[in-house]
Amino acid sequence: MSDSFQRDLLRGSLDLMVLSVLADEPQYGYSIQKQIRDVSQGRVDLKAGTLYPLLHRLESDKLIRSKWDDSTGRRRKWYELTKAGHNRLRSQAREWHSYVECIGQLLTPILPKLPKPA
Amino acid sequence: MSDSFQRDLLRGSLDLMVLSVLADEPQYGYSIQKQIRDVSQGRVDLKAGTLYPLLHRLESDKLIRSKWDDSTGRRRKWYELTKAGHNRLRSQAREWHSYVECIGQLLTPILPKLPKPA
DNA sequence: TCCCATGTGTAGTTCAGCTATACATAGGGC
DNA sequence: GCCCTATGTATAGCTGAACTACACATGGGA
Repeated sequence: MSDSFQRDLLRGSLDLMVLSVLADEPQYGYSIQKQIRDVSQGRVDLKAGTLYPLLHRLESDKLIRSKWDDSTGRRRKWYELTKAGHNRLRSQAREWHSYVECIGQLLTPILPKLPKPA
Repeated sequence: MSDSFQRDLLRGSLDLMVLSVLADEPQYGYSIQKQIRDVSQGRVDLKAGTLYPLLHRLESDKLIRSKWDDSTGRRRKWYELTKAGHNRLRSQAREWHSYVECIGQLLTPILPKLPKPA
């Protein structure tokens, strides 16, 4: 997940990925990074310089809210979805599916010519 | 297809869309724009200021080649895929499907909660 | 002691899609 | 004749998000 094609793919869907990871329970930055890496089998490995500014942006947009936890040696900033964040997640998920279908329409004639992926 | 979410989605997949439109036969800029608009039911409406620089970039990367047609009153620049362009189309289509599956994994727990789209 | 994983953060670069603008032709309505 | 729209290509400059590179700190294993 390091070439420019996939970097640009991220650009459109990274907000959606992070919001979906936060859908069920609060998480902190590092755990979000790990979960996305695990779910994607290592194909999506967010850099810290990508993730933290993103979280700050989502928070300033009031889609997530944060709370520091200093109870352990490791300071962690926990994030959870706001009401607006849940709404955004739903709408972006719908748009994502709509868009994927769009591209699918264009690729359908190409597909039969594609050799089976390993 | 005008908000910032979809603008960023485009960024990752626009090359793929244009290459796929050119897969079967040569086309010129305006016809590419129309075909993408039609296939997407108007959801993806490329601006001229997006399409033409993109075509120039694809050509400078030698993924497509062009030929002017001045035989009619309307000057048209026809584009067709090069060998490298066909290869790029195949590889990007594979990456696209892989990436879509990735996001799908993350969204799967969300899906049952999504109200049916109209 | 050293190194790595953990944990958060910022400064500056890159680059693609955007807006705005420019130019030109064909054809229909007034 | 004139205007407006669709057609057709093109460039200059703006914006914004993911990137690289760096900074700082703790915990635990070798």
